[in-house]
Amino acid sequence: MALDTMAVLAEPTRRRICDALRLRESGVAELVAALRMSQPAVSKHLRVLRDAGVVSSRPVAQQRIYRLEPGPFQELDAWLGPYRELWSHSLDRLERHLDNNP
Amino acid sequence: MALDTMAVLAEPTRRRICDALRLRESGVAELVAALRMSQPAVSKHLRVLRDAGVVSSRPVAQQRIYRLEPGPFQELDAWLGPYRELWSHSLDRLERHLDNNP
DNA sequence: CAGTTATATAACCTGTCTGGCATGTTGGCC
DNA sequence: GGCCAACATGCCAGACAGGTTATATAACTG
Repeated sequence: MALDTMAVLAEPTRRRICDALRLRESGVAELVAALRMSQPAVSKHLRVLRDAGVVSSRPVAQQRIYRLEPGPFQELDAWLGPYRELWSHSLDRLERHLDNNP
Repeated sequence: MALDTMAVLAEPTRRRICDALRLRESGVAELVAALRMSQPAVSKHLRVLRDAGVVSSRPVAQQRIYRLEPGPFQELDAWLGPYRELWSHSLDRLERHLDNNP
C-alpha cells in the first residue's frame, strides 16, 4: 500500500536520496558525498528505501549501485487519485464561468 | 512546500481523517465516532492538519466544521511530477516493443 | 593470505511524536 | 448569570526514528 510508502518518503533525507537517484543511479559513496552525511546514516536510509521497494540495488565489484523503482511512486500517484477532484472540480467551475463570460 | 505536507500525511490516523473528509466535511464529534479514538487525539491531529493547510475549519454554533483544502494535495501532485517519467518511460519502451513485434 | 576499499550492521543517545487523562475556553440556552 | 455542549490545550508516559561512532562483512589487489 501507499501507506508505508508515504512514511518512507516523508523523511527529508530520503527524499534527497530519491532526488539524487532520479538524475542517475549511484553507489553509496557518491550519495554520501552528495548528502554530506555519514556513510552509515546513508546506508540505513537506503535499507529503509529498499525494504519499501523504492530503490533496488545491484552489486558491481565492491560497490552497490542503487536505482529508483517506479512502483511506490505509482502507488502514491494512485492514492492521490481520489483527491484530485478536490481541485479538478474547481477547474470545472472556472471553465464554466469562463464559458459563460466570454 | 510538499516537504512538510508529506510528513503530515504520512501519519495513518491523519490519512484516515482525510479519507473521511474527502466524502463530506464534518465536525469533530463525527470524526471521533468514525475513528474510534479519543476526542483530544482527533483534535490534535486536526491541529496539525490545519497548520499544514491540509484542512480548514469554520465555526457553526459550538461546532467546528472541517473540510479538505486542495493546496497541499496539488503540491504533492506537483512533487510527484518529475518521478512520473520513471514509469512513463517504461510505457514508451513497452509501446515501441509492441510496435516492433506485432 | 594480508591489506584495502566499499558497504552493512550494532550499540547507544537523544529528540520527537502519539496517545491518554485532566483541565481550559468558547458559544448557546434557560 | 449559571449551565451544558463542543472543542482545544497542557502535561505526562511510552514508543520510535535518526544520527554518530565503532565494528563486522564482502570483494578486489598484490
